[in-house]
Amino acid sequence: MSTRRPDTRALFAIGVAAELAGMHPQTLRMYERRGLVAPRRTAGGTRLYSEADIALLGRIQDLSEQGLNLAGIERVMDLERRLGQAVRRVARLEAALEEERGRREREVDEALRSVRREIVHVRRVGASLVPHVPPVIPIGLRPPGA
Amino acid sequence: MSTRRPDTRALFAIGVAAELAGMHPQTLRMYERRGLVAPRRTAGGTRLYSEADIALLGRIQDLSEQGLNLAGIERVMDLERRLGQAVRRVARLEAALEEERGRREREVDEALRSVRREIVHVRRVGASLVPHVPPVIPIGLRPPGA
DNA sequence: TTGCTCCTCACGTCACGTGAGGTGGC
DNA sequence: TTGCTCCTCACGTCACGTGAGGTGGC
Repeated sequence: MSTRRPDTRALFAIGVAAELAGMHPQTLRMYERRGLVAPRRTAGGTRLYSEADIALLGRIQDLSEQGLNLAGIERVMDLERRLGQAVRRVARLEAALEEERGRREREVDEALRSVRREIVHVRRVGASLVPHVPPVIPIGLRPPGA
Repeated sequence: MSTRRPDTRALFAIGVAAELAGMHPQTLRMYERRGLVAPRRTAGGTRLYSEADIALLGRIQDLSEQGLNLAGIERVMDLERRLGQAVRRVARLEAALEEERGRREREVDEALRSVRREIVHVRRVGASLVPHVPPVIPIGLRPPGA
């Protein structure tokens, strides 16, 4: 993981970042002042933009070109994040529900089958499971809903 | 429903609507031009604002006071609607999952109990349930789906 | 040392809200 | 008829993007 994808660890000074994003360096500084992007800094104070920062700038540019102002962009990005979480959660819950339904059928099935197996065993071995009621042979099984 | 809540059917001309919303009538006309609000019209062309329209104006005002421009307001309201749907869906799925888990326990339980009940019955009655296959003892029964 | 960075100040442009002005429905 | 409505045009304000100017890190 350390040397596998060195590119994703790349950091860019504001001039390079601005060029990559197709924006003016001053615009990037303004976005930081407004809290939209938070690049790292060197000890000397020079901004260092990660690739994630660059991607974020692209998203901001998208929304800006759609006419949103910065307050709207901030709000929209937050809502999109939350919507994404909710949508993923819906997907997980649906899978869990499906899984649970299958599990129910399997377990009911399994419960019946295991009891039957015991009964068969009892028949063969000779009522050993119910020694306290010796004379009666256990017979007759019915599916759950019946 | 027809006369139960007459107030919610009330319609207001732009002057009243503007006063209710605390806005300038021209602002309301602009919002309509931008597609944010769509009041009904009389045959003569006079706008008629419903209470839902007034509520919508209030929401627009909220977001506007938070600094969003109209493009952002439109987008945010759409995202909030979708987020609300997703959140409600999560709630429904969680309830369904809970219900399904309870149902599984109950059904497995019930399956076991019903089998046990029959066994007891057979013990008491004395193998009366399988008289039609005299020499061979029927073994292994499976529920329908298996 | 050179080029890039930092910051602040300032200006141009555009979106938005609101007023004016003339018209027609209720 | 009166007051409110319609519409268009126009202006003031503010957010945003960008340039200039002087400074310091790499």
